[in-house]
Amino acid sequence: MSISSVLVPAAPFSWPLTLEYLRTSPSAVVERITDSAYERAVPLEGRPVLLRLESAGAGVRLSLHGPEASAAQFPAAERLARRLLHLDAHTAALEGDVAGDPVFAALAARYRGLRPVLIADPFESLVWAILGQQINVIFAAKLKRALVEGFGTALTVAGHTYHLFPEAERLAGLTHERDLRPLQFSRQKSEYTILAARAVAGGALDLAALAAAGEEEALARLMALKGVGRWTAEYVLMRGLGFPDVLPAGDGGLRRIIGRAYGYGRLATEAEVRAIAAAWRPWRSYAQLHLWQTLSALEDLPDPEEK
DNA sequence: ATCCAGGCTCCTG
DNA sequence: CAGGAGCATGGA
Repeated sequence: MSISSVLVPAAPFSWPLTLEYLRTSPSAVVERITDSAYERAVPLEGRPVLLRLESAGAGVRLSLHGPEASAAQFPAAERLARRLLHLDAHTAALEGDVAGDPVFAALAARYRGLRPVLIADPFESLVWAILGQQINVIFAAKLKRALVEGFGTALTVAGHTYHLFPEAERLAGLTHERDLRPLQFSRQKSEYTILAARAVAGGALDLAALAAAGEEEALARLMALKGVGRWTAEYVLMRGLGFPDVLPAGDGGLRRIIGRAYGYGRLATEAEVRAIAAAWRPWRSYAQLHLWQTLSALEDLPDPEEK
């Protein structure tokens, strides 16, 4: 069964830049990015279904596939797709708002129409942020893949297998020694992952409610979890919950990019990042994505003394 | 071997 | 309250 519709955002919006971001994003493990489409399996109205997004004129075509796909899932699918791609954001003012900062202004022009792309499941964003703490993101992606293949259910459509990210209830029952250590998790990452899963599964942490809360309250509730500091909480707000104006200022990669782009000749401090980011309001999440997008390009440049 | 990677907790002064 | 040691892992 297959149904579709076209979602049209207000300009500027760029589907090619969206795909380019996803293609290079280490977090995109359960997503399948083809030459023209974004695909991933998600549960909608209690049933697993394959969500496909692809270009359609100035907008995005949304379609659902799989043996259990039904019209009853479509309203939820549209809401999800709009949230995932920030399609309801009015970004026409972005370039004018950040014109005072030459670095972001240049990136905004170069990546016109790029919007933050969310991780579809807020719980997945929390686990991903924990996995990404203080380790090489390539290895973090390897851990995520092992988690998904080990504990997520799967959906097969047209001969291709799509894994769903594991439910919190599933991860809440895991142990380090039996389940996660064999997947190369450190004791620390196992503990933080399992505690987060228990908090979500047990209702102590209501991620859906956080999306409607204020920034400070959402950050505080996340940071109440052991293993979730400010970086992790800010990451979840930005990538999992879709807050448009939050960024993890303590992020090592961001500090490095800013240190270089703003001529410090060293890593910028977290305080320096926050001060510079003030000029990016109310688009700090957008700025963060733009800057991370340049990170792989910077890897190829000579690396002057910085530390 | 040595250092680093999209941090966090806990303990000092 | 700011600052830093210690922490676990795998990969380059």
